[in-house]
Amino acid sequence: MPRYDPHRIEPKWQQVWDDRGTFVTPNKPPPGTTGKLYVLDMFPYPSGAGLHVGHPEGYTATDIVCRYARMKGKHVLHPMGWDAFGLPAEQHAIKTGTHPRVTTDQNIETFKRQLKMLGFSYDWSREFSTTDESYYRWTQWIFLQLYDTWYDPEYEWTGPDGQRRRGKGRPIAELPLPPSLSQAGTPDATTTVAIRRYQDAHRLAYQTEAPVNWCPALGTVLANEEVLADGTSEIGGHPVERRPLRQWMLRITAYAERLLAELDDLDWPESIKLLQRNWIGKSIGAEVDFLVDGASNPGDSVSKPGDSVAGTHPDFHAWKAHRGKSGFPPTPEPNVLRVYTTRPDTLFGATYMVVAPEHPLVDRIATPAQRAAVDEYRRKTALKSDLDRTDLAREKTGVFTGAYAFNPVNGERIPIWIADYVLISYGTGAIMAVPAHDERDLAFAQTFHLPVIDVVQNPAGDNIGFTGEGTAIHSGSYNGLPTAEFKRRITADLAAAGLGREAVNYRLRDWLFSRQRYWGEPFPLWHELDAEGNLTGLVRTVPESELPVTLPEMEDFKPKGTPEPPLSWAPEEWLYATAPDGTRLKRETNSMPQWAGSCWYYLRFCDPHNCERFVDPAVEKYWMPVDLYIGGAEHAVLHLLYSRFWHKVLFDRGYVSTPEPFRRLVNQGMILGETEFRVFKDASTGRYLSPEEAERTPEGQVISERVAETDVVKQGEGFVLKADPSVRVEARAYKMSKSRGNVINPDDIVREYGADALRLYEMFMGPLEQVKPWSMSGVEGVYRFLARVWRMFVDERAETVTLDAAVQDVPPTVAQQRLLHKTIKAVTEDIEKLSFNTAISRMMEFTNAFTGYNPRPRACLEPFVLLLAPFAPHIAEELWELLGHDESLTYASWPAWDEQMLIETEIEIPVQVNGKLRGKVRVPAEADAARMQAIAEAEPSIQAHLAGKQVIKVVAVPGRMVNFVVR
RNA sequence: GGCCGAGUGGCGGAAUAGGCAGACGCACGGGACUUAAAAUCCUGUGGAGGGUUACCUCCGUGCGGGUUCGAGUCCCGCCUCGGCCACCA
Repeated sequence: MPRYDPHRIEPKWQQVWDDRGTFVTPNKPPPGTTGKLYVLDMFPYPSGAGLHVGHPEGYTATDIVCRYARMKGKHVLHPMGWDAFGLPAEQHAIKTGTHPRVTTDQNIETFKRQLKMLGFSYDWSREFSTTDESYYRWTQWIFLQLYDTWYDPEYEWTGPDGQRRRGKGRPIAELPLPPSLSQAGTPDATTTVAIRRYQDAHRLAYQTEAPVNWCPALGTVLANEEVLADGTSEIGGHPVERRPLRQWMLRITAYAERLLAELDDLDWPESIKLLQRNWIGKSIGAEVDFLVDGASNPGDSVSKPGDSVAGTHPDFHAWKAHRGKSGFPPTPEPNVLRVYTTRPDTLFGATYMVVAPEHPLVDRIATPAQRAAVDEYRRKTALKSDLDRTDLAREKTGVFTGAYAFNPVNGERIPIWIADYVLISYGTGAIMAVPAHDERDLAFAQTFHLPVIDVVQNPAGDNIGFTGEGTAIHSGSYNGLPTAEFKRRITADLAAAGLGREAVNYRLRDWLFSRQRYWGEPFPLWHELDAEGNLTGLVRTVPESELPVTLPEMEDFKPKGTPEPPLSWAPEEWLYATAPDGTRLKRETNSMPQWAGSCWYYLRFCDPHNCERFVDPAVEKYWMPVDLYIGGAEHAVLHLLYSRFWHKVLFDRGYVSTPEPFRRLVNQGMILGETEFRVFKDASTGRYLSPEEAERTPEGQVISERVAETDVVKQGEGFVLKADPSVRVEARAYKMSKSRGNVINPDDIVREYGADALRLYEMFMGPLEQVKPWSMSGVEGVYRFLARVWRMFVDERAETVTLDAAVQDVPPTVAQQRLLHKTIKAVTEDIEKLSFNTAISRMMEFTNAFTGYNPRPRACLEPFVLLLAPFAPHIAEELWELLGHDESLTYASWPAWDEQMLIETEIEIPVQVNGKLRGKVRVPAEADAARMQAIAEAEPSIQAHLAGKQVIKVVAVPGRMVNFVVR
């Protein structure tokens, strides 16, 4: 009895594809192909848990596109690999004592087996892991390129894509030196060091001693992107504190403008572009300088608080006059406080100033009377973790420094405070506070009873607390100007007076690129040591010929609770060396973050076995950019921003041919667990609770019980028990999680229904990009469909697998032809739109119709098998073979549809009276408006509705509908 | 709090470009086959009301308005849910 048996068919074809190398892709386009298509999945981190059902969602989508494209004659690159460095493997290793390399290899094996089981058409000959020495050798090499590059924002050039650009990453050797360093002849030793330090300060990869996000539980520092808003780590949710440490940073901020501007032309979801735009956070405003009163001589202000000095103070006048001549300096004088504002139009409303507690000016300006309070506040802030800072429920805190500054527009003398709501890392680390038109300033002013002056007229409502645009008031000669105009005018006026200038700021910070981990790429760097064995701050790169710097074999890589990286207790011979010039060297013992490997893997897939280069230029030019990239939205600002940054540096340095790596991006939606129906009871009384009551009742007091879907019935907005309609039932789908016990394992699905059914179901669930709950009976539904397809071809009563007698070489009927061509057209267009759920429903309709025919013309069934192939490749290959083909259908031609076949001679159209459907009539397809109206009027049921009424208008859209407007 | 997205049967979801709301699948009901079950096949299924049978009427795409001959689709104002970011001056 040859029933549909995926467990016989699927391994058979997977073996065939493997043996014949069906999906091995040469870098040269084979004859007959029409252009390349690079389709990429976000390669997985091979965790110990194995594949979950979220992986095959995106992977099936790309696989369908690839299989379709091959049949359309495209030369398709579809690779897979492993993003295998990272914390989980290392933590597992620490727990179990197994080397991370061992667990990583095991996990990769599991993942690979699972992916192969699903029949994806990857070119496995291109497989690699980011942990392979032959791969991370080039990750290190790219780091060296970053290290060798500085960003010249003024440089104008034409890229390999022919576009004129401004701003370029250039070799550090081309960095112009300041006059003091660019002396003629061979520089002396001191100058050489000075030059090196000058260059180091401009490189895209640089060291800094800065407060970083230190996570004691994970034993590492984290990038800003890896710390959640509540101050805990993205991985594990551990507390994170601020701590100064020497770290490697990547100057991604240099590329902020290009990362922002070049988003525009990408075929990415607008939501993801917006996320990146917000993350980069460009704002345009002005820098404005405020002279500090008496700052040159703290505690001895030339004027006293409360003095009426507006516009008359001698120091202020002298300074202003000086600025009028000398202009706005790149860095302000020591007694000047520079602020950044996006609302220079509110300058007249500035009633106080706030500097970040870490601001260097604080020491100069704090008065003796306020000194103790200021120091105490600074000490407390420094100790505060981000968690504490945000957990304070936004209660504003701060301390008066005792100092005052003059508002440059009106000479008004205003107090300077310190407060932690001003961040040292943004803008100038200081603000002018305009409480009337800024929420945060208002909250602060109210807490500390500072004056509030409104300077913007709200066109609709109160001025105080109004942060929108309006008309200027209380602003001297600027009164009456609309906000936008005011901004332009005052920015220009300040610039002319040497008191301010237009300024752009970005929320984006430089990327903290070092981690205190064992299981990551070592930096290809040596530190120079001085005679005492201390770091000098100068580094040397490992020569390209000596790459890779491999991880040393170590037994113990457990963090010691200090920021000392595990590599710092690596074997001596790994750790130390002496340079040919006699300098003692110590390795950089930090390692790279997990993002490093995923920043460029798509380039390596083009040319994975190249030992000479990270990618061959001609091969890169052929395959890049990635035409379609599918993965989860969780990488919207991390991986996708970092890769774009690296790619642009490589582009600037001439190593890649495109400015952007990923032309089209699609995010798959998360798959939730099955919808759960629950009733709640009070633990002590046993009384039923409504879902809302259960929500309010404390944890241990509620018993929740799952009930079957069939025991539940809809009532009003919600659900109730069938047996007892007074009991309300909660219906909800949750994220899959081990603790909830609702995880679906792909292995189980394949074991029961086969890979084709799993693939088909995941595509049939709904739109790719949407969040959707799993449904076990939905899987059975598509399995039944596949079995129906099977029986459309195969005689199940025969002894062996043979074609059903109904499958015959007979000419199809007109109706059969039409359905076939409609199906071809719909499926083709749906694949192009990635609308796989509707493509599948079209194939179901075809099957429903054709199983009812006898005979079933082979001329219709053969193309159908090809349509099905991208979705359910195993059963399609099996049926293709059964139909007498020796070759795999992988490279068979995709069926074409004939528009002539779709034309109907007669169509049914709706007839409306006053917009309400009152009947349907059949009309010739080519009937014009008048003819359609005539046929509709002749229809008895329509006549009944028109009887006794006056027709005042008739709308007839040919091929669509007729509507009578009557009175 | 800000931004983005989404609300359509019991459920997942369809519906070019404003033109027959609910394709396809699930679940459920009825029937056939069977000793029986499974499997399969046929068939019904948005709600309410009416009718003698193949039928008719009204209501219906989160809520309230608007534009239009005609609105799930466009506009205005709300509500709810989901996601992301949250002191960025």
